[in-house]
Amino acid sequence: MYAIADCNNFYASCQRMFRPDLEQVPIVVLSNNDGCIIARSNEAKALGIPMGAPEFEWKGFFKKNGVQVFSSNYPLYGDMSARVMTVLESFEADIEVYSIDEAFMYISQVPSNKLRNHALQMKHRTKQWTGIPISIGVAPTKTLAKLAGKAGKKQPDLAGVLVLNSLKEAMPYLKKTPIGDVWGVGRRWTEQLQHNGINTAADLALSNHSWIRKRYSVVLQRTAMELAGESCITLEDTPARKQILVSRSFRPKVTDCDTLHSFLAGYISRAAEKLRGQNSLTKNMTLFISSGSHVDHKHSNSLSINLSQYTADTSTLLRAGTWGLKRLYQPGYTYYKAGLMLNDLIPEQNQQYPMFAPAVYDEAARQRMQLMDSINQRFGPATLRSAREPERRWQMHQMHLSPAYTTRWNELLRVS
DNA sequence: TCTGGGGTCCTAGGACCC
DNA sequence: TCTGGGGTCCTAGGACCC
Repeated sequence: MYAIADCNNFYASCQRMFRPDLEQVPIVVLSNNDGCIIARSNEAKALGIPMGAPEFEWKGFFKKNGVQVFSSNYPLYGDMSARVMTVLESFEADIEVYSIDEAFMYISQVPSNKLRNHALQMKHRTKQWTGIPISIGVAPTKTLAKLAGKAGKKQPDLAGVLVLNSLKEAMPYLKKTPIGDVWGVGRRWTEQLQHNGINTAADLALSNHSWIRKRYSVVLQRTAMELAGESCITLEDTPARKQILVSRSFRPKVTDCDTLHSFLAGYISRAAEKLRGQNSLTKNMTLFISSGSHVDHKHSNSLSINLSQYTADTSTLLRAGTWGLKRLYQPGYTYYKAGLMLNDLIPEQNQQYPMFAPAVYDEAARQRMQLMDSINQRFGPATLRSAREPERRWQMHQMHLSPAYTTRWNELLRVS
């Protein structure tokens, strides 16, 4: 059986965890630069605040209704997430950390009549040890488990835990679930499926699966089969990323090349750290810069740079970035966003050294990077950095930032 | 009059997820 | 004035190979 554990309103719960006075108070968390709403507590949802809405449109509403607003605080969320995962791991199931606030588990040792108890225990322990409330769905497939998790949240008497042992048990819930709420069915397919008379999860489960494949794709066919109880999507051990992306939009916008260059240098350094963090090397970097606003995209330009050898060396990547930006940058535009992607990643141990040229990423470079990473890990990001990089990698517009209670000594919770 | 058959790799774009 | 930042998988089509 598969289980999914899902933290309730995760970002909002993390904030509330250290502010018990906010129990019962509506909370929203904003995206980077305080742009839009990316998380809401139940109370905020009840007030009708939508996901993704721009902050400036709701400012007045927040004030009027006593909504507590927070800027996103990723050091805090990342650390709380790690704690939750550690608790779940203590139950010794195979686990796949699916996102910052969700984990799939494969449970084989627990008899079906004890599953509910088992899940309740997980929920209880997680709450007690971390302070984060979670919901759990259990079912024979991942897609059904997701559906169970969602359904369990909605029905108060279930206490956030729903076990669906068989398709028969699942059927009433499938009938109640609109097709668009199914894991793997997005906006596009929802429209098309409804057009074809498939309105609920049950409709998709009972549809002709080979027709689904022909008309849509093998991906949706798998979803249909999973809903019908046939497991097609297995637990994955978190493999190394195949692509690393770092991008930010800036406020205020940027026009001069120097500023853009220094921002980009910060992003490249961060990407290189991520690369080394998963012990990979890259051979291709794609840079992009965008100007204009959300309403009129005037100009967005990207450039893919092939490096001569695989590397994880920050300075090599920075040099390529400088070269690339010179080609991308056009004066006279106002840029609002920039970023880069590292592609063509291989595991470090697969590195092949060139026969005739000196190796770019050699032992000395590796040691340099290791030293830099360990210093920055200990003393904070960008303590040791290239001269091109700004002191702070991204100056974000954060009007409502809370302390990083669990990861910075000087921001620990004070009890007086 | 008639012009093969089988494959790989790469890229762009579309769908999805959190 | 102001709208986030990551990721994955699949498919189709073109270039190229023998």
